[in-house]
Amino acid sequence: MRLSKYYIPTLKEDPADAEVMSHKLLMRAGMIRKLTSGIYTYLPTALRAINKVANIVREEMERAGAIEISMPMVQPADLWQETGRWGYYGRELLRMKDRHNREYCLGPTHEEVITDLLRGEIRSYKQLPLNLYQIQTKFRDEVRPRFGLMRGREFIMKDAYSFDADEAGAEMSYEAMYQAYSKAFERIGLSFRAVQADSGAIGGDFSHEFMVLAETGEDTIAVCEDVACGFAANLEKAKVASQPVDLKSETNIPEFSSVSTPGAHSVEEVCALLSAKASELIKTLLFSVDGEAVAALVRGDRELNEVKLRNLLGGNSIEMASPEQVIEWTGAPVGFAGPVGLQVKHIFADNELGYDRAWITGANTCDTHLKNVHLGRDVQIEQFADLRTIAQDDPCPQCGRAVHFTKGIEVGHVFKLGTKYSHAMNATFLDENGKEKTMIMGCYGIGISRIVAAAIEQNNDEQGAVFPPSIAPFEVCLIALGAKDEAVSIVAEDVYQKLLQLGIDVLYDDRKERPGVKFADADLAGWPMQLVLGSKGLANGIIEAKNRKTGQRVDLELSDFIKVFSKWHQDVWNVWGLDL
RNA sequence: CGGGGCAUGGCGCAGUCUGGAAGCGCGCCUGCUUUGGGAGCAGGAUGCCGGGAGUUCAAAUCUCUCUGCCCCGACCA
Repeated sequence: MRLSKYYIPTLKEDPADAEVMSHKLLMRAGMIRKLTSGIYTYLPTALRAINKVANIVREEMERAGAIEISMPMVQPADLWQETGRWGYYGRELLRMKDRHNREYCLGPTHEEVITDLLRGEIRSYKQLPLNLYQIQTKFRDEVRPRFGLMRGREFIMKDAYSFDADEAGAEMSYEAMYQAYSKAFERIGLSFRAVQADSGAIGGDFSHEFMVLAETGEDTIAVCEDVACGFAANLEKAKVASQPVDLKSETNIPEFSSVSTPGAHSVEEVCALLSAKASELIKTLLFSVDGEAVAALVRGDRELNEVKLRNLLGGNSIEMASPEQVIEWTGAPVGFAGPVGLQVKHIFADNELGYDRAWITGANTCDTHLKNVHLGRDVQIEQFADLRTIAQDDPCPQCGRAVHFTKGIEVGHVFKLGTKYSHAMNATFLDENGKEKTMIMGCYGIGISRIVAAAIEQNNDEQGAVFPPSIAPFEVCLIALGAKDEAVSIVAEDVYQKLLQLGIDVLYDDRKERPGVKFADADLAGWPMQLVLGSKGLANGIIEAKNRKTGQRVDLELSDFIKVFSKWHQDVWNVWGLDL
């Protein structure tokens, strides 16, 4: 491609509304433009990167036995009503009506459509297993779109759905997708981790997220320091190593008594006032579950994990109690709730809270706390459970060594659905005994457009983006310098043709621009390889090659260009840990 | 959905408090010079100051209202 005839509208300044690096660079490198909140046009170079990502994913899907289809974006409401998600999915689902006043939505995901398709087609176990996928634009009406392509409302996703006759088959399908995802992200050249993820009400450990490691990631993941152990989990999922609650120990704890704690709403304030450690306090957190009060107790220095609490309650939606509800339920403003004498539907306590200690808790009276509270004697705990969020340096739930935190961007999610949708939509088949059975499903998503943003988020410097060669819009940028030296453009043209013959994606910067402009644009766009031809080099029979990632420059002999270029090409991919 | 902020040539911004000629930088067009890290000089084009209503002799500026966008907290590829 000749840049003089191409379209890459670069910007010198950061756009005012871009916050994260990938958004700024995608805008500045002339890859995307915003139409409206969370909705972007992919300009030529973004589209090329997206297509490269899609092709790698497509190859790995096909290799794993998945088959590509394309389903409609517009989906009828009645399918969603059948699974109950028309109501459950909420405002994120963009709804609309046609001229006959029939209701539709724009597809945020396709479980309903695919299940509807196959329940009409699959009659026999002989037709299973089946794994169908598509790569398509999805629409989710996010409450707050942000960060450019990282969290758009419209985005490109690969979604696959597997259908199996039995559990063993479903697990194999899941495993095949897990492997295919790992392979795809490796081939793209991303530094990533597969982590255990929350699987909500369905339960089990059959859900993994694929996280691109980047400081600006929105998710936090807990990773075991022992690489051999390999434990990695989303923070909301990570189990805390179970510590048996000592339910027997009855130490000589005196009767509990009130202490005045005027104005001390927070753990820190109470600690300061009573000269206590946060770990000697119990935080009593109140939640509203279908309008009823539920209390969850965690140690003062810990964070409650709402996902764990929700799962304990069977996956119902829970809401933090409003200040008004706290007053209604405890008789005191926020900051003074405690379990003693508390009248609520459930009182749950984190495993870490034992019977062997005297605790400080709120007194359900304004400006008052209790000390010497004994959980067995003074409070009826309905259930002890793993309720808190794992902390930095906690023991790994798998091996006991320490866990560390890192940030990640979720780019893929594999999920074993079981019969959630097939049961609701009656997708059945006859097994070898002629018995009717429900298909077992899995679903597997990859954020194609998000990967492009994540790749930039993970690879950039002061000059701009640094694309992995696997997905760079162009692998090589050929820069011809010396407008007054005609020999340069003749040789540059020859090099350009040779690169095309090698099948390289090459962008030839043949613009009548000053060198500085060309260098700056090339660095900004992040082409993995730059070839610079000027009068000086030409006089010495060489073309200068720059590896964008390492900044390393080498001279390539023009007399043997194809050979020396091919070797350097290989080297650049090797630096990324990629195979050509 | 709650809290905060912004809206002025293509982009980034000043001007708004205190009403009185619509400005700056970058980009764009023309010409000359320049050409190994975002050039210099000269000339030029480009604005419903987000929309509507109001106050006033007079509104980018004050009031009301609508819309759009961004940022901070609960969901997801």
